[in-house]
Amino acid sequence: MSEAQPLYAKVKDHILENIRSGAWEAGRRVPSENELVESFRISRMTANRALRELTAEGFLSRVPGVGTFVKESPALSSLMELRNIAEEIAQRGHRYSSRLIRKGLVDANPALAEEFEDRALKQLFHIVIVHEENGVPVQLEDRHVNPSLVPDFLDHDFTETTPTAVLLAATPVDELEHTVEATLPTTEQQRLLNIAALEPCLALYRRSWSRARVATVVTLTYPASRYALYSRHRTNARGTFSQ
Amino acid sequence: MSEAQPLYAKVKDHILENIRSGAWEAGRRVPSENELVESFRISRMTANRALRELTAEGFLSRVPGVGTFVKESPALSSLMELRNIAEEIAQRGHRYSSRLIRKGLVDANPALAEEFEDRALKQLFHIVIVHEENGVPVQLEDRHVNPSLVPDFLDHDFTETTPTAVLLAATPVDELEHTVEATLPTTEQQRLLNIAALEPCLALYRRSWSRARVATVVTLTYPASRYALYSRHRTNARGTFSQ
DNA sequence: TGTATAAGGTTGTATATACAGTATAGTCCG
DNA sequence: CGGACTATACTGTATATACAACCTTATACA
Repeated sequence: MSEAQPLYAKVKDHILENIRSGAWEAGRRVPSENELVESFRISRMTANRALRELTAEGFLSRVPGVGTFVKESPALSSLMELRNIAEEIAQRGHRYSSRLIRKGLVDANPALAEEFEDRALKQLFHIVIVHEENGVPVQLEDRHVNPSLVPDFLDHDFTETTPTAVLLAATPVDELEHTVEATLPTTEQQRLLNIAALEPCLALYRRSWSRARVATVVTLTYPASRYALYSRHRTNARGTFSQ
Repeated sequence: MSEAQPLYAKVKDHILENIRSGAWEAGRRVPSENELVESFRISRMTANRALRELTAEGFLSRVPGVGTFVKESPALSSLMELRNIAEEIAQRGHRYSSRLIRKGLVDANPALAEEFEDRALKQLFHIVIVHEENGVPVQLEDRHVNPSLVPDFLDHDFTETTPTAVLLAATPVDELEHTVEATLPTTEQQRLLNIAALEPCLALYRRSWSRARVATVVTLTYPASRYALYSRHRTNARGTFSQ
């Protein structure tokens, strides 16, 4: 468990742990740089880096001359939350089922290592699942999982619990990246989803981070005639222009 | 112009300047820390901070033992935020232009009145615009606007300021609804976007509310080969992403 | 020719030190 | 009592130094 980890990362983890567990509520003062120097036996620059990065990541706010504080958690834009498709379908009163197409360990190639931001990555879990609503395929899931973060991933039987549910239970999700594209299905996708060659599809590509490492990379393919992505949420009234 | 600015910020600005202007293309090598030390007459730690932060912000990628490089930035539109496509394109260092296809007042029909949640609605502003990146159409905007909320909407010349900019300046956005679908283009869309009949498109349908009333309804159509929808964000520190 | 080794450049981390700027609490003095 | 001053704590920035790990290239050797 005690992997070789930089000191500043250990400090960050310690603080994040307290924020996530709820021990430190929003607005609460966190240890000052000098207090961290004493308790962790590190130099002030190292403590400074930990607090500065957590501030840039939105977890803390700092006031010169006063201290560092836990920030109010920003309203999560709900557009593309992680939703469990099984629950989603059940919520509509329909019947959920799935077909497991592939499940195993694959060797990493340079492209995959790049996606996972880990050049040393050697092997990955890989699963392919077709999700069905009332027996009709509505989503093709092609997922790679980082074994170092979820070592027991393949132990699960994915016919009952979805991979999303397994992953959410195993690791916290710190960051999400989504890309949505329109595509025409490959012949394999046509076969698995049982659609025509000219049926456009939505391809939702998602990477999720946990503890600063990429936990899973997934491509979800939806036949346009059977699924659309939807969201509705309140905003904070200021349109985001600049970057 | 020579504001009091930290040294590391000056270095960051200098690098960003080169990236934004296009002088340094994606993949190009960026000066190493030691080279920055010499050219800026700073310490290596200061150069390190500038490069490290730009990497965290997604502009650079670093490889130990090799060097630092400008990261690829694909043509992506942020999905969940209201962003001005003109600025988005300018940010990528490309040239923005637009063609105004339609602009005027239209009578409301029952379907439109339903969308705007206002049975008494009689007339609406309607515009159609093609947005271009380096002269290539990348987005077809078909928008209706509620006159009671933005009465002077049609007074603007939309070749310079985009409708999004006008609307954001005129009214606060309290709530957003998004639906994303994959479609094949209609013949008119093929003509306006200059794409083939078999090129799939993303159709982003968006309603936005202001002061409990629907302010605008817009359908944005993107050719799949030229644009994808993108978002990346941190999740709530407490992990309340479940649905 | 092929392989092992060495050298040099690059990033990653950590420390000690220094000075500046800001906010707060307390003290002194008019 | 009130204002000015001071001490203190905290963050922000900058430097010099050190060592480790990694990668590429050149060199020496079998």
